Amino acid sequence: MASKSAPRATYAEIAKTAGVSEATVSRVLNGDENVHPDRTKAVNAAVKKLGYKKHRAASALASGRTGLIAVVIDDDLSIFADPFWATVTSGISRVLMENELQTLLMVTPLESVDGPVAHYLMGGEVDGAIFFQLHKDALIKRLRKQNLPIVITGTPHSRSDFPFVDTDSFGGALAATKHLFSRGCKQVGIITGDIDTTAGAARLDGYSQAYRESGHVPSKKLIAAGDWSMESGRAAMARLLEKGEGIDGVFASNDLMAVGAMAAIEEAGLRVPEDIKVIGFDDSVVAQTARPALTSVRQDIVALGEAAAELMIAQLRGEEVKPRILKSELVIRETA
Amino acid sequence: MASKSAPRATYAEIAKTAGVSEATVSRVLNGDENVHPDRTKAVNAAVKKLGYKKHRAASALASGRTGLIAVVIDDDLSIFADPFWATVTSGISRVLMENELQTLLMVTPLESVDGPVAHYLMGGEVDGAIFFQLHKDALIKRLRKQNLPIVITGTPHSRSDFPFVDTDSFGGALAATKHLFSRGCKQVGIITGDIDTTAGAARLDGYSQAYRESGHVPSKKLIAAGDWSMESGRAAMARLLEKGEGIDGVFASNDLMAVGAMAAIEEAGLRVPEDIKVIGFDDSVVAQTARPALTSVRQDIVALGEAAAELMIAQLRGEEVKPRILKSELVIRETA
DNA sequence: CGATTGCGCGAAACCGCTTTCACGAACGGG
DNA sequence: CCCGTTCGTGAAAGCGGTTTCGCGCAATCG
Repeated sequence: MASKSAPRATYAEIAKTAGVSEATVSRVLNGDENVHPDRTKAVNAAVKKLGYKKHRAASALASGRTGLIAVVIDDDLSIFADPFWATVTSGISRVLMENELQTLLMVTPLESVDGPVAHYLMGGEVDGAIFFQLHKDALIKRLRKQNLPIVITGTPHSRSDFPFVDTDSFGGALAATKHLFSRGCKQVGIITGDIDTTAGAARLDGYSQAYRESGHVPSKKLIAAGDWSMESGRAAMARLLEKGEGIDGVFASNDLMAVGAMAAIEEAGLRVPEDIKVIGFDDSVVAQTARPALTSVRQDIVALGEAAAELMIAQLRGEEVKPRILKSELVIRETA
Repeated sequence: MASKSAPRATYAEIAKTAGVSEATVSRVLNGDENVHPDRTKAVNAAVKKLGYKKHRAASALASGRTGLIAVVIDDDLSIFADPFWATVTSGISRVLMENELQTLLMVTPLESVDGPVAHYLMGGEVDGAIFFQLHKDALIKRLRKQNLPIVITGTPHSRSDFPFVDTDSFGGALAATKHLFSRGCKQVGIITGDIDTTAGAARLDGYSQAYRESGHVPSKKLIAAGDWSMESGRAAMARLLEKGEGIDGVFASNDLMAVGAMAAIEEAGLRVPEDIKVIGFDDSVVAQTARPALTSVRQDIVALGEAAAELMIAQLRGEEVKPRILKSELVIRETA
């Protein structure tokens, strides 16, 4: 079963060909400053000559550092099917690799604080963990207490100071709504996402803020709740139309609901964007494939992942870290 | 930096509380048959009592088995943004975890046989590797030679006998095309994917086969090449319409191109499905959000990932493995 | 009934790297 | 010029499992 390839080089050989002790080899390879330049050079030369690569397991055993960062997706398989998370993950992976770290992917229901995943994370099998889509933070708190470096992608609920990265939902919603006003809309509605999520709440806040700034008077009748799904968007839009407020613009809190809304508008015999303008959020494939093409708030998803990885690395270095909020940007297409 | 939690139990403690030697503990924990049942029971009891969890690094160092399987995505970040791959990955991850294996995600350009990733894989850092989206197989061959267990998701080009898993593209295309005939279409066109990929070729073959079986006469003018992108689908459809063969049905080799084709049809002043029926392939979100909703060939993507993981596990057990082809299924919606 | 075989088990070496410890040399201060 | 520091270095003790080796005992054979 074990591969019978060329036997890998070890410290012993490097030490011999460089004429130093193994201890010195270790120092050089771990960036210890207090080594004479000459020896450092000798070791580096030997390393190159022998094509040496450090043996992770051995290193991990001796040092307690595994070089692995877990990316934990708290859910059943369906969530990861959302291209959003996959894209974030790719950003994370890239940055980690550049820093000699590997990405350990765990797609699993997190269950309780005592689940297998929890034990795995607490068992020192990884150097840190990046969480997605976080509902309950009992586990996180526990891990934090164990000094396991943590980063959360998306804004956590509790006021606790977990390091997190997120897109500026508020600013994106604000810009989208303002754009609708600037296009001449008088009655702009919103289809919210799940309000229990911080993203859902922030997008609603941004919308409200735009109303305040514009001098228009918002009406409760212009707010309809969705749950991020296309179907909920369609239903919400139907309700908005029924209320007969003369709605002429709508900001949907994500693209899927926006597409649902467009379907409802068409079904009501109205046209997008002539009768009602629509803006979504995420700028996903769906926004690009929709007809007419959907104007949407774009987040730099890869950058989000990269930021998460960077926050992790900073923690591993022992630096203090602050949450990072990434700017979003309106991508104007045909629907508004 | 190191977490200051409860010190983990070791073989030494288990051996002591169970009244056996460490060697025996190891045997029990690794399923060695030749241990007296009484001792086995004693060890298992001690393990449970102490809440013991094996230390991966130590185990890896001693045994040479890391318990890690690499999932390698040979591309820049964009490919992984395709929900398809993410979904496959989640299936892989689940099955691996059930078998005490972890998923190491590597999103990276594979470059040459001498790139960093190659070295990593050949360096014994993982017990096996699962590849996606494989263009050049020089690296794979090399790894295979090193006895590294490999599984490929998608059909490899070369006739070499890599273990692989794939969806039945041929059968799916066949079913889709036949369905169009059964709906009364007389002139069915195809928009192919990149013909250099095995999937692209197989889908074209399935289409051709349907023509043969149906007794209809296929015309070269009914075949247009795309490259999997929405835009290429739109352009291909426009070309098909220009040729004026009276086309009344089209099978697009993936959903994105199907959506592009629908746009082209509309732009030409025709309607889907009344004038031209359309079928896609993948049954992605796009198929569900399209209006009218797209009829498409569905693959069980999670199952594909699971199959890949199972093939890997079989190899680790030293079993012989055969390629696995998963059935596809036509999901009928509004466009055909 | 002595010699052979086989089975279950423990002692100990080992996997490859990290880190502590102590030692000698170079250095600065008194 | 002597002594206490500082600095660079090597020897060696782990880190926590795995695996080889050989021993003692019981079953089997001639």
